[in-house]
Amino acid sequence: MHNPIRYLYDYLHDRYGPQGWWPLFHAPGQKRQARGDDEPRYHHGDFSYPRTRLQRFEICLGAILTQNTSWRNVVDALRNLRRITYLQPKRIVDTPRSSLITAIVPARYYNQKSRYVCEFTHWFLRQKKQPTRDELLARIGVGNETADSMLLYAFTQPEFVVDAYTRRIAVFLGQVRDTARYDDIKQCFRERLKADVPVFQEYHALLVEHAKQYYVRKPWGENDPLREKFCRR
DNA sequence: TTCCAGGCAATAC
DNA sequence: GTATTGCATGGA
Repeated sequence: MHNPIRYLYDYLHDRYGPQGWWPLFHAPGQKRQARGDDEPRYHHGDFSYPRTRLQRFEICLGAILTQNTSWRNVVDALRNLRRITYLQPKRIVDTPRSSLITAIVPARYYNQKSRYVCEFTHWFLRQKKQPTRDELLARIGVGNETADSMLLYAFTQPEFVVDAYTRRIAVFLGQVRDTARYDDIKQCFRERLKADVPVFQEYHALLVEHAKQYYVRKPWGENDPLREKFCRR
């Protein structure tokens, strides 16, 4: 196998198809459902999103809320926030903290995350240009993965996102040592791929999908069909 | 009942 | 510098 990282991408894309991350409530051209119980929408194969500042902001919110939390729960929290703020930054900063907390309860760590959301939103309102990675990392509640998710999906910068699933897969398939750090794993993928925003966006989403199939329960990767294709350890 | 989710900051060593 | 701990919901 000439380039295992490229091979892995092609395999996942063939198997699962375009993932269309990041899902958005604020998707133009789609009517809001009257009942208000709709889901954020994926945009499979359409890499023209996000198109507006409001959509970028919504992605950033989701990136904070989904830290160590299932997306299913995050959707509930985003829906609550939409009900009281329309997911608009100006409304969020004018909303009492107690109301934000109540809305964020389904997304776990609601005391911490309400603070993160609040402080991030104040910063977002002041920030007029494209943020740098260091500027994002300087926000309370924004670490490596969250910063890269924001850059890749909200600000369409070619930053590869490494999450716990990426680590499990990369380690199991022998691409990095189990002692590898965030930047080591990121570098492993980046140096074997051309810097390409759509590919990076799809790759991360595909790894999450694949991990949900084979890397949730221990022993991680046991039944992964890719096991035979990769020389491990 | 137990395990797990699209981490981060604070603290301990 | 690395390792551990607190955070704290809802679904499988």
